[in-house]
Amino acid sequence: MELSKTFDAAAAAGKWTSLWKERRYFNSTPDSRTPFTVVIPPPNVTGVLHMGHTLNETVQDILVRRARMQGLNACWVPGSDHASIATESKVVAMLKEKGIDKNTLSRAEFLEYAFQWKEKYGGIIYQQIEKLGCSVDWDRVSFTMDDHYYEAVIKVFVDLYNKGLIYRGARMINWDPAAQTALSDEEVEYKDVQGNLYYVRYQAVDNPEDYITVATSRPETIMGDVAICVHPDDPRYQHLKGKKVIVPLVNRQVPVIFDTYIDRSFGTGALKVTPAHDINDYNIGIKHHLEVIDTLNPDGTLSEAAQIFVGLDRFVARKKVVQQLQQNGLLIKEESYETRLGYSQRSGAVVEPRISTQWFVKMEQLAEPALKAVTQGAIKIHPGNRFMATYRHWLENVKDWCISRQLWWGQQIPAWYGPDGSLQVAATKEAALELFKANYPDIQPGDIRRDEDVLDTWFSSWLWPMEVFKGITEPENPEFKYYYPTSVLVTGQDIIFFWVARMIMAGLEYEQEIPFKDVYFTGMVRDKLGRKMSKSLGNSPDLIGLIDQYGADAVRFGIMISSPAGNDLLFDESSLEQGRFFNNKLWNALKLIKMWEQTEATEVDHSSTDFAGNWFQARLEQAKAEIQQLLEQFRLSEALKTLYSLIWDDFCSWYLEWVKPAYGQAIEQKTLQNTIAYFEQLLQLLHPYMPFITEEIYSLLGERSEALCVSTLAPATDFDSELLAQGELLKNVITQIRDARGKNNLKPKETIKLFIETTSSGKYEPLTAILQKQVNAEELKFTSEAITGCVVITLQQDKYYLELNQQIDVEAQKADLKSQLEYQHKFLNSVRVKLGNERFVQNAKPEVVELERKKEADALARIQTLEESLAVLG
RNA sequence: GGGAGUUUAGCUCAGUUGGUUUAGAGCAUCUGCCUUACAAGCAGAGGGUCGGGGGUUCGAGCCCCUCAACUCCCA
Repeated sequence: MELSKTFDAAAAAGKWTSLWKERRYFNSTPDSRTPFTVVIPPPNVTGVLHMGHTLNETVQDILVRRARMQGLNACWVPGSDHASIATESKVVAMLKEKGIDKNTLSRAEFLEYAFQWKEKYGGIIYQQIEKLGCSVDWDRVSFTMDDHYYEAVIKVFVDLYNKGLIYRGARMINWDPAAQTALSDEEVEYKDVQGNLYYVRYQAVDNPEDYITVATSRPETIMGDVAICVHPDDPRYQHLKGKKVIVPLVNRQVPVIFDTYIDRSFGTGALKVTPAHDINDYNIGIKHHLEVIDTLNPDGTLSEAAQIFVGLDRFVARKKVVQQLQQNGLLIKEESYETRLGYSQRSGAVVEPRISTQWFVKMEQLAEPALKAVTQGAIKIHPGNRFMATYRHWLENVKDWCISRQLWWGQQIPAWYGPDGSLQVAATKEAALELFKANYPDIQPGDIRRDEDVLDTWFSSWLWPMEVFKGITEPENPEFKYYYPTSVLVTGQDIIFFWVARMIMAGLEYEQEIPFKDVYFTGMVRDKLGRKMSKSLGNSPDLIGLIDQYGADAVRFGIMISSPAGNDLLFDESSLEQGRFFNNKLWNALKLIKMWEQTEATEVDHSSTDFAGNWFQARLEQAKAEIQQLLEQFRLSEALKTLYSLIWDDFCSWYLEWVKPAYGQAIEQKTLQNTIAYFEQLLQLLHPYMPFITEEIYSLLGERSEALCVSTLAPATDFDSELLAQGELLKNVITQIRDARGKNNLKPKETIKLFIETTSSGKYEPLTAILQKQVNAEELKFTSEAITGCVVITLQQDKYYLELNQQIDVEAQKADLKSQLEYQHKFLNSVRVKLGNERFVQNAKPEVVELERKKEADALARIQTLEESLAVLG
C-alpha cells in the first residue's frame, strides 16, 4: 500500500467520526464498570463555539477519552442551554426584520418562533463539537427547555417555595432597559468610565438668597428627588436644619435631612436623594420614610412622573436637563469624574437600579452546605486552591438571587393570582385552583391568571448534572443512580458563581450529594497580545475555519500546548502550526516503519538494536508514569509536552535513528515488531489529545478488529534506571562528538576514527555499535593511553580522541578545554567555600554534606582529566 | 475602597516540603546541512541571577517584610 506524502486531516476526521458513531463507541449505558461521567457546560443556543469553548471541550474530551481507555464507563453528555435573554433578543430582532412586532404575538406564537429559531441555529454548535472530535454520547443530547427539563424546573420552584426558600418582594434590582427585564447581581458587569459631575443649586424655600449646592452625576433624575441629605456634623449646613429647598426644574419643595451616611469630602457634602434610582438613596429613603418617585419607564425613557422631557431617553434627557439648568442659572460647574457603571452582561445596556417586584431565592441556607463541600474537600477545585478564596468570599457574603425575568423564552413561573391579588404557587393550573378553593370555594379557572414572567436561565442550568439524567423528575431512576455524582466538571472561571456554586447547592439540596468530585477551571482565551477575544476587536478566529486549515488534531494540540493549567491562554496560530508539524512528524514515522516492512528480512547484527529497544522500553515506562501523574493533577498541558518530547526526541530522533538499518539493508524482524509495539503505545497515550491522526496511523500499522479509542491503556510499570543512565551517557557522547565535528567543519559524510580512554569500558560495550554509526566513525577502539594529533573531548573522567583526515586547530581545542577547566575551578571553589564553613558542616543534613563532598571529588577528577587532555595537546 | 493572584531567557511557561554541580522546557534567534521518513526537516550553539529593596538561614527562585507594575474578583 502506498502512503500519501502527507497526512490528510480532513479525510481522516470524516472517516473516523462516522466509524466511531457507527460502532457506538461513545454511547454509554450503565453496567458493572465504574462510571466516568462528564456533563458538558451547555453552550448558549444562540452562539457558535468560540475559542473558550474549544479549550473547554478539548479538555473534557482528553479526560473522557483517557478514562474510556483506562476501562471506565465513560459518559459525556452534550447539550445546550436556552439562554433566555440573549435568545429572546435575537428572536425579537429576527421578527422585527420580518416586520413582526413581538407585542402583537401571543406567548404561544412567540414560543413557536423561538423554538424554530433554536432548531435552526442550535444545531451549529453540535456540528462544531463533532468536528472538534469530541467523544460525546449523541443519544443523550439535552436542552434546558426539553419537556422533562421544564417540568424539573417547575418542580424545584414549587418545592423551594413550599420550603420558604423562594419569595416574592419589591426590591431594588438591576434593570436592563434594552431587554426590559430584571437581572441578577451576577449578570451586571462594572466598567470604569469617564463621566461628569454636575454642581446644581437648590434654593432654600424661605430665603431666595440662600441655597445648597449638590454634586450629581445623574442630573436627569433630579425630577425624582425627594430630599437633600447632609452630614449632621457638617458646619456648612447647620443653618438648614428643619428647612426645605426647591428641586430645580420641577419646583418641588423637599426637606433637608441629616444622616451620617454622607461622605462630607465628596462633592459638596450634600447628596440629592432619589430613592427610585439609586440603591443607597433607596436605603436612605426607607430610613427617613421618604416618598419614592419613579421618573423612568421600563425602556429607560422618562415617565409621566418626571413632568418634563417625558418620553425622552435617559441619556438624551440628561443633556436637556443640563441645558435647562444652565439657562436657569442653576448649574454652578461641571467637572469630569471617574465612575463605575453597571452594564448588562447580555444586552450591553447601562443597567438602571429600579424598584420592582420580583421573585427571589433565599441563599443563606443553601450556601452553607455548598461552602462546606468545597472547604472540607468533598469537591476539589483545580488548579490548586486558586479559586477557593473567591468561592468562599462569595458564599459567605451571598445575597438573595433574583430569578424572575420579564421575558417569554424560559420556564414560566408557576405562580397564580386570584381576583383579589392573592397568590398560590403550584405546578399546574388545576393544582393552583385546588389551593385557591380553600378560601374561594366557588372560584373558576377563568378567575385566576398565571405570573407572566419566566425564570432566570441559571435557575434551570443549576439542575444540569441531575436533570440530564432525569434526577429531578425521576429521582429513583437507575441511570441517575449510576451516573450521579458526575466525575469532573470543566468550565471557565468566569461562571464560578452563576453556575458552579449553584449546581453544588442544588445537588446538595435535592440529592444530598455533590454534583461532581473535581472542578477544573480553565483560563480565558486571549489573543497573543493578551487582549480578550471580542467581536469588536475582530481577534476571535472562526473555529471551523481553523479546523479546515490545520485539522482538528492540530487545533487541539495548539490550544493544549499553550494552555498552562488554569492560566489565561494567549492564543497564537503558530501553536496550531506546531500541531500540524507534529502531525507531519508522526506521519513520517509511520512511513519509515512501513518502508522497513517492505524490505526483505535478513539476519542482521542486532547488537545495536538490543540496547536501543531496551533503553526505549525503559524511557517509555518512565514517561508513562510521569504522564499519569501529571494528568491526575490536571496538568494537561505539561503531560502533552512530555508526550511531545517523548515522541519527537526520544522515539523519532534517537530511537528510530539507532535502530535504522544501513541504506538498502533490512531490519531485524524482532526489532521491527518491537518498534511497532512502541509506536502503538505512543499513539495510545497521544490519542486523547489528537484522536484522528492516532486512529489513522494505528489502523495503518496493523490489522485491527477494534479502534484505538477503545483499546485498553496498560498502566505504567517499573523501569530500569540503569538503562536510562546509559542512554543519557550515549546521547551525551554523540552530541559532544557531533559538536566537535561541526566545530572542525567536518562534512556529515567524512568519517573519523574514535578512540575512547576509560577505566570502565564495560559500560560502553552495548553502546559502541550505535555510537560508531551515529558519529560516522569508521573505527572505534578503546585505548589506555593518550593519542596525539587528535581532537580531544572529555566527559566526566573519560576521554575521546577523534582522529580526522585533516589538520586540527590545536589552539581552538586548547581554548575550549581551558574554558571548561576554568569553569570547574570556579565550581570547585564554590563547593570548597561551602565545605569550609563549619556551620554548614554542622547544621546541614549529613546527606547534603555528603553530596557536596562528592561534588568536590567529581570536580577534582574533571580537573585532572581536563589537565591531562591539555597536556596531550602540548 | 476590600480581596485574590501574577512578576523566572526575546515570547509563553515549569521549577513539588529552602540544599543533586553555575536555574529548565517549548517557541523564537544564530551556525552548518537538500544525509532516500520528515526542509512542515536534520545536526549543533548562544541566551536569564529569578520585578526592586531589606530580612531570616550555614544555605533563598522557593520563607518573612516592604515598594512597584500588571491581571482578576467584589463593593
